Amino acid sequence: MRQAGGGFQSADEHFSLGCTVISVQHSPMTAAPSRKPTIKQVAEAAGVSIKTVSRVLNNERYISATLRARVDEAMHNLAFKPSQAARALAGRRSHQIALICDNPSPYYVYEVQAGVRERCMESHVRMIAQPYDIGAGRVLEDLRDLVDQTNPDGLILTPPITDFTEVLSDLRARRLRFVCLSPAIRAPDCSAAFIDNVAAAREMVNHLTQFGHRRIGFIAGHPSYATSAQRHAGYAQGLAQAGIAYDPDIVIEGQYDFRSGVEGAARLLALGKRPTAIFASSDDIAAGALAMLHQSGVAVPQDMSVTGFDDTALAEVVWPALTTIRQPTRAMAYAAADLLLSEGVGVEHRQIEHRLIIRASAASPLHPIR
Amino acid sequence: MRQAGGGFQSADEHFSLGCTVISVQHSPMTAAPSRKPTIKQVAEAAGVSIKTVSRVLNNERYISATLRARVDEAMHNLAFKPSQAARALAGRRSHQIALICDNPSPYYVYEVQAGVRERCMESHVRMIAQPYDIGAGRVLEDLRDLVDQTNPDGLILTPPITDFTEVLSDLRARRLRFVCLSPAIRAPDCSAAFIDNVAAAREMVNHLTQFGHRRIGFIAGHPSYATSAQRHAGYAQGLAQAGIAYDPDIVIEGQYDFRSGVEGAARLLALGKRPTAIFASSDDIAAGALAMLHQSGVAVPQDMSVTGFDDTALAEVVWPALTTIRQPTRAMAYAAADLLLSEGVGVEHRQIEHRLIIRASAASPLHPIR
DNA sequence: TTGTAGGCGTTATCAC
DNA sequence: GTGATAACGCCTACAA
Repeated sequence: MRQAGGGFQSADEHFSLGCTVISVQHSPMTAAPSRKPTIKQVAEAAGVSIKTVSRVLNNERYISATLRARVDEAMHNLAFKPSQAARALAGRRSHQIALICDNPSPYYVYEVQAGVRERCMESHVRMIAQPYDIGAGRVLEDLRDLVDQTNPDGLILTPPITDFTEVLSDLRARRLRFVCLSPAIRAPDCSAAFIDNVAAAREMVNHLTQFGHRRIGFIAGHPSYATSAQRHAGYAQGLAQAGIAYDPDIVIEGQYDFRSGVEGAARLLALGKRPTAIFASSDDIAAGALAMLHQSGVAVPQDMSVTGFDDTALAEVVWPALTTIRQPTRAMAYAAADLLLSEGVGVEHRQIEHRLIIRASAASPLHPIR
Repeated sequence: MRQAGGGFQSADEHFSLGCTVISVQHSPMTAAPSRKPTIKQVAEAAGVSIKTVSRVLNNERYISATLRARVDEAMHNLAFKPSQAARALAGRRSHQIALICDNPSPYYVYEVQAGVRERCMESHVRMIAQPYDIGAGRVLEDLRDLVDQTNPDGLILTPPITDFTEVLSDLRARRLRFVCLSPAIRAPDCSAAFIDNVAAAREMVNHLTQFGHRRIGFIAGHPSYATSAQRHAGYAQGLAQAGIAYDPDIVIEGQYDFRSGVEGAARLLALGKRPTAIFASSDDIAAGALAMLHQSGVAVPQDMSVTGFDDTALAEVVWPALTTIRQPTRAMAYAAADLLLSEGVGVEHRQIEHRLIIRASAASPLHPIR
């Protein structure tokens, strides 16, 4: 067993007051196999063949109601649970899907996981969540291992993996179903759930300019995320529509995390000619920017307005002062899962209506300029 | 396919400006089986028996170095990946462990998942993350399904599931290995990783009283979490040691989330006789409290000090003004995973040294009172 | 509508 | 040290 807490002990700038331990107890298991009921036993209990039980398990047609009832009862009585391993080995399906997730925002990951898992539960499919640190590299390798070893029935990809062409073509070569969440490009042969980020960002800037803002700072997400570039483009379009020149000095490259907001806002505040509003390209960033403004004694929104995308309902909950575009990640996760799980083949380019809303709480609306 | 975005369209207090759609494309898969290499093929390629390949795969003893090398090479050439399903079905192990996680803080969930996953990768074990909404009920049922269907080699539990006695005894009855992260009670027959929360909280209060604080507000976590009660107890002890009376008016019951911090701080501010410091029982709470203070124009730490537990390194990153107890969830996750994955049997009550640190950044130390 | 035989890819058991 | 052979629990294909 290795030392825990590596990297946590160097605290140069801190002073240590307390000292205690993580203590772990270990109770060895006295091995003893526990037998679980099998299909065979269910079949015997119900007085039918194994295949018949398999039929009701898989909800196949051509079974008399009486037999089905008998089998159901037997399954219930024995508390029978089919073995995933055996089903996966023998059958064509594994009843598992994989969720491949890399994102600097825990809130985002959480929302996606929760949404996908919910749908999976309903479909009696198991979700294998695979949180990634893209930084560690070898995504392709890991993904191949995952696929080869667990044989998922399908995958859901989130940015930026949605845009790794080698990954996509690899998946396609293996004839695997997969759905992309907010991909950069809409490949015609790739299922996806997404919104028009460019338009959304443009609308937000329009909203700001209508309130008189003409100097609007922008804090972008990480360049490897397509949505960041899209929101950036929308920002530029919005400015253009209002006849405002694009000023690179007030456009800051961030990373879709809280810290980016803090640092971005600090840089904007340090400028000689401060913007009157900050448009953050995610709610984490917006939250960070707000924190920095507060710390610097800048009143929001009187001195400076902050707006952003509310990807994870974070802003909605905790930052009432924030005017946001509600881009519900949860709903996107539902859509992606439904798409993957739906058996309807040939559902080409279905559209799910969804209102993208710019909101400002009545308690603290945008502050008009001048 | 169902409507996405349910619940996102009612926005009474908001005004809608933009409107767009989530659009989904669907590309049906032209089914085609892809054959992956099996042990048999590896055996033929290496000119050995199937069993021999299995031996090197499982790292068994009693193999000549030459054969092992031959097999390794063959496996590499064929890019062989063993089938999880087959291994699980035939063998005694499934090479999977389950992480059962319910927590209101996405940051916490993320830390635990990342930590456990890291260790699992190293041990070539797959982590099945099972995020839970405790609210949904039927935990026991779900857990049983999970165990019966996936046959994990072990489980890691996080609060509050660590304290559901029915779950624990069920797991024990099934002869399953499991490790508890921060359990309420140290059952002697249960592996666990934890710290002394009472002592830590006491230290923090001592720290505050040494700076002259005598009226210290406390915002607790959700009552179903044992750590909350422990930190609460430590708070009380710390007061007692300084000869300060415990005042229930400034102790607020929260839920271990950001919102609790916001609301808790608001209530403390509304008091006629405000506390000079707030001790939050988690970093999410502390962050929320800080946000509220900032919004209310209260200067931190000049007007009011805020301290808390830094469970997730959230405070460390984003709230430099915060004095915290560093209780690294990541390290605890490592410890739990190591414990579960270690094959050493009979490692009774091993202790991992770990310094629990109270820190205050030099930039903004606690503000002395008077 | 129901049942029978065979096999999925690996590990366990027991000989050699 | 190494190799045959029988499981593991379920699904597919085909026959009845």
